Amino acid sequence: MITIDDVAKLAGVSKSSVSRVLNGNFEYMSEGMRQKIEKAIEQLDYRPNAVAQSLKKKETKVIGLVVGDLNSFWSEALRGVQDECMRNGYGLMVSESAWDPERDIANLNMMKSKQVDGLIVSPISQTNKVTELLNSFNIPFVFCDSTSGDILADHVVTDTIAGATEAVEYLIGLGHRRIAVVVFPLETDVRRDRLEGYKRALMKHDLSIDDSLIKIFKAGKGNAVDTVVQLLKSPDRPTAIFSTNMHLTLDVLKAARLAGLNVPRDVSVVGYDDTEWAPLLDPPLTTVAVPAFQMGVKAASLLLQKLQVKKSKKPKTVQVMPKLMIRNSASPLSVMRENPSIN
Amino acid sequence: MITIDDVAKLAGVSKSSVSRVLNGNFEYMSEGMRQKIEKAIEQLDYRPNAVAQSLKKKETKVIGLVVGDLNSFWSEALRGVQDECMRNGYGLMVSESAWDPERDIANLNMMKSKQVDGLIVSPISQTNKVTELLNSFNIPFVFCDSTSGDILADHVVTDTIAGATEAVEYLIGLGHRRIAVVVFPLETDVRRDRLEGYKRALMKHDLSIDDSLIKIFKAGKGNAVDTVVQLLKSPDRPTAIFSTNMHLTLDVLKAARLAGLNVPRDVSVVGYDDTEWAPLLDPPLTTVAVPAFQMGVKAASLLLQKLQVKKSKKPKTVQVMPKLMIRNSASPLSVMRENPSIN
DNA sequence: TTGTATGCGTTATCAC
DNA sequence: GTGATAACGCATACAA
Repeated sequence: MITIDDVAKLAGVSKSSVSRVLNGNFEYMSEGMRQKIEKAIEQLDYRPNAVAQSLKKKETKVIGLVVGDLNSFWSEALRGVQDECMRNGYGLMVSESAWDPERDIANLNMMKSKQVDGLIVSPISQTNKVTELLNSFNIPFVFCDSTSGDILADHVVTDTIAGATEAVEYLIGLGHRRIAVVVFPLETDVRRDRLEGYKRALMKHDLSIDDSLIKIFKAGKGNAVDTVVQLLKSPDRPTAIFSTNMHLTLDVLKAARLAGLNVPRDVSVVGYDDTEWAPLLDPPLTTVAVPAFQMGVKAASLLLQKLQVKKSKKPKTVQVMPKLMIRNSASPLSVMRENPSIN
Repeated sequence: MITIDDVAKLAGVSKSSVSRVLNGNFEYMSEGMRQKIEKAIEQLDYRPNAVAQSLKKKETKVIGLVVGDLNSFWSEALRGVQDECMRNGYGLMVSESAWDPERDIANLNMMKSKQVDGLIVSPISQTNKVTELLNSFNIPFVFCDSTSGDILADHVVTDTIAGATEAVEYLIGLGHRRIAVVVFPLETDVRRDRLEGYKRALMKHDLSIDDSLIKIFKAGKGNAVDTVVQLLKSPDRPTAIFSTNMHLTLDVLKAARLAGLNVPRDVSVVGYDDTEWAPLLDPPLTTVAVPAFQMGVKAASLLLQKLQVKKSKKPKTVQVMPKLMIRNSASPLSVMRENPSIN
């Protein structure tokens, strides 16, 4: 390994001077010295040892990302985080806890030990044990996507209710009045919020909430298909369906086909969660996209901003809006055929 | 920040003793001392400063991952890498170069500067500039998925040709004789290999290669659809299609629908590249899955193994086999209807 | 069995 | 302007 001393020796100067050019302290330095040193650095292909720098400067220029699951959301958000980090000269350490709360804690501790300058966290346990630990670390952090316990911390989230509301209002705007919703069991905030958004949209437009149009499915293969087929074959069938999850949406599309209904001509469909395949499906799916990349960027930039001004003010919440991706799986009600062919 | 000195002071011992328990050197140590120290560590909630440890030990217990693009392959492979790292007490730094060769080099340099113990690299430029740089670093590295230049280095790749061959042989095994292949322009090894596998499978079974069944499409929206529809409407249409790319596969499925053909009853389809949606599509797609997670694990374990035995032997190639995921988008030829209804 | 002293590669505070 | 020199927090060779 080649060190700052080697450079100093080759250039015939002291290492303090070398350190100065390394850190861009050219204020009181002769041109000659600067050039000599830069040449030596070049010649030796010298790269400063960031570990030693970190030890001395008490900052690593690395931030940590601790997520419960590198799922499709995070694999995209990660790119945003990484992008923002690189743009600002920060490295990025990532760790996944695979839904194991123990590992979540362990990963957090590991990050602290590695002396990361800041942390982006998407905790899996909803207890505020994580928040406490994070606070004890005494390093800046932000939650992203998911939060933990009583969140008095900075966080970046989407407005799920608003997203769902917008989706359903879009359908209402197309003239639909009987709109069904399919959703997984209401075990998480996200699911509850998506249903809540559906209800709010209806209420906002003085439409009654018909429980027979709210279908809750357990996760599992295909059990949604049959139910949706039945729903679509009933005399007072919905003219549109808001599907709160991509898996369910695929079932809904399949059910429509089985019921002999064309999407969007006979029945409109709007889904939640965008994927790279949504636009490629047949029909291209209108969905509510969670801007994962953007959220990653926001989380990172919020964190880096905190690193600049060490004095933390009051918690800041960045609300990112989901975006309705209008493709053509939903169409105006008037286009609908009066008597759709039902097999 | 609380240091080893604080612990030593609280326990009333020297810091070397503390260091010993930190590193598990209990060989010559009294029970009492050990317990005293462990209590002090506990009390102070002391966490060793990994940066200082790294500087001293000349190892960071961190490996770096440098990829050109955190695409769907890598977002899955990343999990494998991360998993293996965590299991072995290593941290993971990731960086993406967004297909910019400059950034690729920059990221590599950054990793070197951060003193990572090893590197997993998926370079974007096919020149051996990357390899040279990597070698100059003098730290262990392995290529994964993609390689660079004259690869005399360890690498983990899939046997693309074998995967494609297996897919087509599967179709042949089902009785198909007229098998079409759709592929993007042959600009990359991967694409060429997938086509090559197709050809080899045919040759292996003494089937002639019919150029009219080899369709090369430029990337772009839907231009594949029309061509495939025509292909499927021709009198001597293929009874099966091997689609070498997921995007193309979606087009193929759509084309089949437009041609009034049922998959798999009227025409069989096998795709390349598995996604989490493939099994959910209608019909569930038979594909050749690249075991991304597994490749990540292999790459990491190969690297970590090299970190153990610093003496590197001759380059090692880990060939991971793609796996044919048999679902039901392909069916035996005998089941096919004699006169499929063609619109 | 435990403590002392040195140095890892760098930055920063002082002299000069 | 430039160069000694002392830290940063820790591990380890050596002394005790």
